[in-house]
Amino acid sequence: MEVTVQVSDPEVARLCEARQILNRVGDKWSIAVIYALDGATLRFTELRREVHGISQRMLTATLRTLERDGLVRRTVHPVVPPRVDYELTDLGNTLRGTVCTLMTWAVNHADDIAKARAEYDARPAS
Amino acid sequence: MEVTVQVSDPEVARLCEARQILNRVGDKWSIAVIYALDGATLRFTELRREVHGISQRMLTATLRTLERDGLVRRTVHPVVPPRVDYELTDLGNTLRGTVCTLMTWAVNHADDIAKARAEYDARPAS
DNA sequence: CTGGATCCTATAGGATACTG
DNA sequence: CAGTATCCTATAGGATCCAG
Repeated sequence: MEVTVQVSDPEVARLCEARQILNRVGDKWSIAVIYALDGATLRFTELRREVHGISQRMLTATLRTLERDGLVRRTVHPVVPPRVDYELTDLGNTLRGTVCTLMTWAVNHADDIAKARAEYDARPAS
Repeated sequence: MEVTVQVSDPEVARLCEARQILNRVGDKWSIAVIYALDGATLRFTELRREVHGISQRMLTATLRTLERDGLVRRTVHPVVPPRVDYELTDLGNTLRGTVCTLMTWAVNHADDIAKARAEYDARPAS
């Protein structure tokens, strides 16, 4: 979408801009791809194996966007068959820690969330 | 959607589950709402003012999901006019730090990303 | 192997109007 | 005030086929 919102308060504008960025980075696959590239250089197919369930189309799209945003570096080796490597850029690396923290948080609290959902769903419809 | 994927490898299964959770938490508005509730108890309308651009419908939906996931506590005061307070639960608080880090990261690197995009778009179409 | 191009569907999410 | 209900559109994203 990439909608630009005009707001008078510059602080608010910054937060809105930040939200847009996070919406991008936090889309369905980006986090998983960044997580997979944590400290590793991977080829397209390797990434596809690593990020289970991603379609070819979305892996391509996600990588393109991450590359455009300067988070991932794409290196094409002029060989046959083609070989393309993906790795995090310096900017991408500034996200590594947080993304890993996020993943760990999700893994560690999956049960809590599942439990909370079960309780919520079991509550009598007010 | 809430698709359950069957995978043999339990480690992979955990990561897939984590991804689903992050997809939820990382949806268009959740991060912003959690960020707004960072250390604060807010009413519906206050939240709406705080999270600029969110529609009433999406604020309600986001809050419901966060409540169901056990991240946000909703307290209804039986008064007229109605008063409903929202705050982070203990579980929600375990996300505060990371969410704030994320927001800060986005604010701090918005320029880098904008620059990267401009460069990418200026590149000759390979 | 690494994609691009197409097609198609489900869904997210905005706008608006109504209610206890 | 704090929602719910309805309607509608854009878009995300999967499946599939093709290509250098």
